[in-house]
Amino acid sequence: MNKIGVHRRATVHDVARAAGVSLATVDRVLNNRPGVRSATAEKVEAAIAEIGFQRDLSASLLARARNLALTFVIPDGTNEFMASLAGAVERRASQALNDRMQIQTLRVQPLDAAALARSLDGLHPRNCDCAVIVASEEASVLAAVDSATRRGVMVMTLVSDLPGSLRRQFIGIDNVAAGRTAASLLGRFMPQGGKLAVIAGSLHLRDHADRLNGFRQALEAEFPQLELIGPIEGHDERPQTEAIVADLLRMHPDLGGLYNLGAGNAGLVAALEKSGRARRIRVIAHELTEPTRQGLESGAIDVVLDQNPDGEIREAIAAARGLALGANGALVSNPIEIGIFLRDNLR
Amino acid sequence: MNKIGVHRRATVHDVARAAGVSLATVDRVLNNRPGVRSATAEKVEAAIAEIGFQRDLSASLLARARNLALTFVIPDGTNEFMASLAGAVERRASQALNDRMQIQTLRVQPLDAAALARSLDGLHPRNCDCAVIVASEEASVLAAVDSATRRGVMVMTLVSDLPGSLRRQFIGIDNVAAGRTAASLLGRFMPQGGKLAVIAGSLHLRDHADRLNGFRQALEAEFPQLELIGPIEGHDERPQTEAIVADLLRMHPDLGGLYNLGAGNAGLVAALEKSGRARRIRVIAHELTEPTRQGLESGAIDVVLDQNPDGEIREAIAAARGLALGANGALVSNPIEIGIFLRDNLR
DNA sequence: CACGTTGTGAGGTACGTACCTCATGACTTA
DNA sequence: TAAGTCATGAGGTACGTACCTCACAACGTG
Repeated sequence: MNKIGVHRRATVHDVARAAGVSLATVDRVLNNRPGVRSATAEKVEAAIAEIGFQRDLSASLLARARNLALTFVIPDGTNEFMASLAGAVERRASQALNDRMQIQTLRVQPLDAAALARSLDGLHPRNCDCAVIVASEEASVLAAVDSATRRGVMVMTLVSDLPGSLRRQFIGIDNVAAGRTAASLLGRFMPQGGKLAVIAGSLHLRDHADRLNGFRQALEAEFPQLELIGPIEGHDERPQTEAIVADLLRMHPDLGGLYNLGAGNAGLVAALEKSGRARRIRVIAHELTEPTRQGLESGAIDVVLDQNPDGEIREAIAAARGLALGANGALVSNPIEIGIFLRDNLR
Repeated sequence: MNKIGVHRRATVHDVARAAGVSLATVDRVLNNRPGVRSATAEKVEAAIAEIGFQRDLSASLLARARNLALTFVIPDGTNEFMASLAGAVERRASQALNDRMQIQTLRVQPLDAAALARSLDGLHPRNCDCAVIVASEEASVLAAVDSATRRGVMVMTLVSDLPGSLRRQFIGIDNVAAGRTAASLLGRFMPQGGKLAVIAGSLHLRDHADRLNGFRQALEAEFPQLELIGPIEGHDERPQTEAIVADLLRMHPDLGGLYNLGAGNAGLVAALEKSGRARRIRVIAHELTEPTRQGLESGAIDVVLDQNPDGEIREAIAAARGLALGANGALVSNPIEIGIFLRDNLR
């Protein structure tokens, strides 16, 4: 029987004593208020590092009579996955309040970089400590992220990343790996070779671009016998996706596989069923939502790759707490797993 | 752009005002100290319910100058899954300290009900608010759980449940569903029928018993052509499991499938490889650990059903916080998902 | 040398809850 | 009716941090 114990946490008083300064000075350093010589500040920093002081977030929030304010910015519209993300936020919001976290959701026009940038511009550090956005990779969004960061609103990206920006953290699956997995499965599904079409929502979305890259890489490396058609952009909408799939089926009577790495899956399933060729074409889609679930059950879709929205929201909230604790990055967060669903293991 | 906001939380002062009593009385009710007439207590309870007061856990712990003390009791020994559970606890422990949660781990002799009961008996409310145990279904454990609960140590079960006890919560997968999934897969793997053997660790473990029930149900309902051998208990040990599998292979030259619903998978793989019949028998095992991972990669194991240990520990800690908030049960906790791993989607 | 500026210390109050003491009034019981 | 018990109120201190005011000393500048 082996016991692993712990000890008392260091407080600001301990820091003051260790640094040989007063409590007020420690406070000034911690909350970067003016009036401290840089030599003194360094002494304090050293003491903090030495005794391993970490600010008590709850006491800090209590003293400020203030909650941590988190704003989720999530695309609006018909995209079912985004709706389930928003639902997951909603579900977590009340219990997060118990930990002094106040959560707000903004819904914005999907695939509208200007609208997303405007939402970010509207956030001020008084009302919002941290914004969590589903990013699209455009200059205006990048500028808005960096501007928000500079005025004191931390930004995290969710589902789709924005590398090169000042975003503090990305929460989501490894989309390159997801694309590779799709290729690996479709390749095995089509051992005799054939034509394979890819549909994306928008290649301005980093997650879609990453999936496409992973898909292409794995296909070229492992299944050179497959002929790739596309990618074609369906803008994550049902009607456009349906039209694209219908066109594909008409133009390629010998189409053997289909990978929709974006949304609009209701259209995908509808076009397949109308063509009468459902179940004769191997199909992989993303996100376990109502349309993909029905597709799995009817057999129109073979495999669904899923990122767990509840898990993502949970990690996003945990990461925001972690970020609030220290400006010093170095955040460990469990990566979100890629769920693989067939008809037989629907949850 | 749609906004979902929140409001100020109610405090003890609000409760006092609403109930028309003093702060002291509210405090007596909240912390069930003596000296309150039941009529008055009811007035306070009513006020709490009406204004939706919820005690501020952080402030409460701060005032007590005390952390929430959590004790995990996890089987020791060679079981790799239990080791990874303990590892997950270890990883969470430091970051949990930021939320005033102090986590301790006890390792006990596996499959030793008396040792588990003794560990529980050694926990006192001063040192431990909540114990999280991997239960085995025996009278002495049940008695120890109920006794701990009665003296003020909440108990939660992890991985393997103990229904009928005063345990406050179970954290784990739906093991009946896991067993059904195994049967559904094996049945599809053996369309021509044949012999199918089942190995368990111990049927005193509720999770093992549940898996067996689910497995049998699904098999009888969907695949009556399969002949079931066992279950045979391998006590989750490598040597015993290896011997059992070797015996099974010798006695049944026509064995078509194998389901190990317990641990000891290193023995399972070793026996299969030695027999030269690996890859000709469809095999399903539990928990993604080093031996099962190797089994998947070599092809000796076809499918691994997995419960995510990190996810389970995270949920256990979250549930403990939730329980500490209110004696009034009604706890929502996300169910742990059953992960399905083949060689192609190893993480 | 009087003056302002700057760095630092001392100490207080507040946040929401826990826990303590003391006072007071109502009611019981002999 | 005096003594005792019980229910309740009033008010304080503490937890760790934030944020405020005031005091004071060191320093330069004119």
